[in-house]
Amino acid sequence: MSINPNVAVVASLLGETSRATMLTSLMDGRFHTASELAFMSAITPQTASFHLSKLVEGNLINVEKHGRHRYYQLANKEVAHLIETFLAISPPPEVRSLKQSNQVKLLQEARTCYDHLAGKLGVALTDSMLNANYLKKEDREFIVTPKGEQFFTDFGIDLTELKRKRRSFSHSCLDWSERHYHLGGALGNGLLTHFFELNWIVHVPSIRAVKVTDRGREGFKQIFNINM
Amino acid sequence: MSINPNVAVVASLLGETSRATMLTSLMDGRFHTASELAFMSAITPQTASFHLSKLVEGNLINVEKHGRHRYYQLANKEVAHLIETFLAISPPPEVRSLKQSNQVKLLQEARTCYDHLAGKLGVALTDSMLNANYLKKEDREFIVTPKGEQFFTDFGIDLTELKRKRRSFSHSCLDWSERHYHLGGALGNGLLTHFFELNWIVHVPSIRAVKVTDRGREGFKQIFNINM
DNA sequence: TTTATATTTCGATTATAGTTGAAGCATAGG
DNA sequence: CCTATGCTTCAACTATAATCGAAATATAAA
Repeated sequence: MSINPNVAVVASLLGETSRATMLTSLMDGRFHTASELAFMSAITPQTASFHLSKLVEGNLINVEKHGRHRYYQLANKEVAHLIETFLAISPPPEVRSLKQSNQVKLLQEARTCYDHLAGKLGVALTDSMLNANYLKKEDREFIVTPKGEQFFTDFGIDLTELKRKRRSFSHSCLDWSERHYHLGGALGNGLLTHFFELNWIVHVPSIRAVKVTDRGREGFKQIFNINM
Repeated sequence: MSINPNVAVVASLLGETSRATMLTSLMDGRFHTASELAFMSAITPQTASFHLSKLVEGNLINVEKHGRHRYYQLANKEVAHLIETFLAISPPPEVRSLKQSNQVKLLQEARTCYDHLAGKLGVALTDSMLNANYLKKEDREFIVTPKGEQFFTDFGIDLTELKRKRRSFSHSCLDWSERHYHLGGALGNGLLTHFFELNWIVHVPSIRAVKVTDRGREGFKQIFNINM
């Protein structure tokens, strides 16, 4: 009887306020964690988890597991196009609160993520190394190019030593404040350790944040072309 | 909290199997009656009426009331585009039954609709008069052109007489088998009467169907360029 | 006028989906 | 090791929406 019940399957995923809010939140193309999406749609983490698994099952979003976080993003351009079409046909959206825009401005400058650099600095560093062709991104790993091997050796990092360790060598890690990949793993840890050795960065007491020293400011500028 | 609840409002209308089936059925761009749409989605007329009023309220479809029928169609191209986008992203449809395609073939050739011609003949006649510039469609009415006034007079129809009647002169009427407008009102009735007078058509006993005579076959060909 | 048909409205039932508290698992960080 | 956190699973509750029988309304046909 029913000619095309499949349309309803996909549409019903969008036809629920919490899920629709999650999906429109993901329209910025960036990654968001489960708890963030829960907060955005004003539901408990349990409910969010329930909805998110449905969206994943329906191939509308993807998950990436990084540590104890789950990062979600729209599955593909088709989904984004679908939501765009909806926004075009829907009544105009409500006015957003000023508080919300202020919250967005809360960004961490530089901090450690587990045992490597994160925040603006961590992402800028990774981007810099990608631009300079020291690294190449492949799936969820960063590959060290021949040019990169030369660079890291010159910079004072023993790659053969790092590769011998049992942990992952150079996996990509998602940054919760910047929403971009940055370098993790043994190589990321090697860099972080070396920055401390060079006194480019110092710990900020009691929290995970790090502070760039004057010497670091100069070094990041010269070696990595990063202006702090 | 909720950034765009409106998306969910529209999507939830599509996110129900019966409604989705109705909307995809309307994707042919033609008109369908409430009971047809009920049959297509395998629900009772009561339930269909419930869903259809929701779709109308949500501005996804339009209604036109003709007699005791309600004819529904998609509201605009945006809605059609939305459903198309859904079809593109949805899993492939199921295999359809042969019975269904046979049902589609049940079409009425010629019959009276109230007191004017309907069916394939009625629509062909109207199209012919539109092509010949005897009529011009405007909203839900047909306007008789100067060329048309001449034609009808020559054909033996007294327009001034018809215009004097209290009923609508030349409204458009939706054809349930052809799904196109055809000529109704006093003018449509005048033509029907004249066809009977000319012995172009005769009644088929007990049902509303009419039969085209040999003389009629010749007349429709010569005057209206219609091949039966 | 009466009968038949198309559609809607009302009322009640049923099914299902969203929701949350409680508990459990995995990981980070000390 | 322990504690905190992010997230999921389980179980139960609740609200809501789809459904249909019965009755009402409107129009066509006889």
